[in-house]
Amino acid sequence: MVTARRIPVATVARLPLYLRALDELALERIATISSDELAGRAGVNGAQVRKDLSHLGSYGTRGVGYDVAYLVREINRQLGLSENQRVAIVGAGNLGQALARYGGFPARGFEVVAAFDTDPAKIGSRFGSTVVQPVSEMATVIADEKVSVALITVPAAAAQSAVDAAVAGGVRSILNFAPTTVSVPATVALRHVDLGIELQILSFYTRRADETVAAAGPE
Amino acid sequence: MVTARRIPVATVARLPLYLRALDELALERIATISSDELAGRAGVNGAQVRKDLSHLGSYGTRGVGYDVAYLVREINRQLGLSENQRVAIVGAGNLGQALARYGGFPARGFEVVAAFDTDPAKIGSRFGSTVVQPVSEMATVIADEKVSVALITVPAAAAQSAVDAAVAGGVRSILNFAPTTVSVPATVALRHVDLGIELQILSFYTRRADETVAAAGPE
DNA sequence: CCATGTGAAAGCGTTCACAGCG
DNA sequence: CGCTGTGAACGCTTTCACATGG
Repeated sequence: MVTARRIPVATVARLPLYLRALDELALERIATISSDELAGRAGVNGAQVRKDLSHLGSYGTRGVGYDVAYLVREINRQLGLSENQRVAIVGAGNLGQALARYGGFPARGFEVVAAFDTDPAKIGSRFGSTVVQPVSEMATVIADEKVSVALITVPAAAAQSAVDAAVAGGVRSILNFAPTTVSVPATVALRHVDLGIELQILSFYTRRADETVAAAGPE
Repeated sequence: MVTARRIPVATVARLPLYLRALDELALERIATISSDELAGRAGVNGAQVRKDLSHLGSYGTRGVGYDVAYLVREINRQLGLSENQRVAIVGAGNLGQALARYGGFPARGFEVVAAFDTDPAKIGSRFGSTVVQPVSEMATVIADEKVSVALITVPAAAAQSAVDAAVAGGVRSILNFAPTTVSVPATVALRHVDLGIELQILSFYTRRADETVAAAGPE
């Protein structure tokens, strides 16, 4: 076993994928799974599954495979999903509303407990199980409500100040949907989701497929 | 200059980031930019910008920097964004509706021309500038409308069949929002966006920051 | 003199292949 | 015997450092 602490970033990014596959296996009442089968369900290579899991410890049984329930527990523990996390949505536009109604959050232990917007017309309106509050109150409410995750769904121009307010309130991690680069202190985890960027990347590969076919190219 | 064709995947994933920064520069009437400044705005390292751009050709001027307008054109060309792309949204739920109303698509040359759902209550209802059609018609409509991109926003259980129908209609690329792994032929480009997974990855780093005060972030 | 463009070095991540254990 | 766990090989990415050219 590798020294356990220090899990590579690439491995961390795949653990939720394994978790998803393992949850399905549990529903199918499958108690044990080999690395190759789990790999098939997660869409990766078998050796990769074994190496990734070896970073968590030696949880498999040679000649048999991995215990599904045990692995689910261990991955959940490593990802810090054992206790619920409190989420705030900043920006009550289309995307913010869709996220608030999204059913996948509670299932995974993420609870939306606050929402914010600058638009006076939106403030006070119902928003999932909470109510939209003014952005000016954000830092206070986030601190009071012990929010640990902020989802930023404001326009690009407002993103950095929204992030700053969330950080001031004591948020530990931020998922930024605004199409702009924002910065946070090193103590706060940050990730981006940008639909436009995903589509542009896809566009490149679509185009290359055209050329390859047309040219009957190399590779 | 490197022989131009064969741009590394990691570079392709950053080109849209540069494009975003360059568009802002153009709005600010800035005509020329150095690799270090562009890097600052895109949140990456200067050497990386230079190496990435060198894959497209020698578009900079030593001692001066890069011409903003020229670079915008070249990156757009490489990403295949020169002409508009026709998009279909499969699944008219919360997320599908939010995507249909999302303002960022037209600005980037992505036009939503069709939407599909299985729910009879939704079929026929307005959906952005189009109308929801039955999933059973999908392959035909996608072919007729010359749709090249499909956004999959159906529940996990329906994702693979939705993808198969989109592929049958002749779609060139797919952006999958359903929380499950799907497969496509090698000729179709595929990417995943999964909110739950993003939150779980963030959760890991949040937790690690708690344990060790100093934390190297993700991304 | 300044900033690009690029070899070379260093760092990561993936895949192979097999020893070793249940 | 089957499947894990892991060194070692390989390939990709990032970063460095500097020659090169406007």
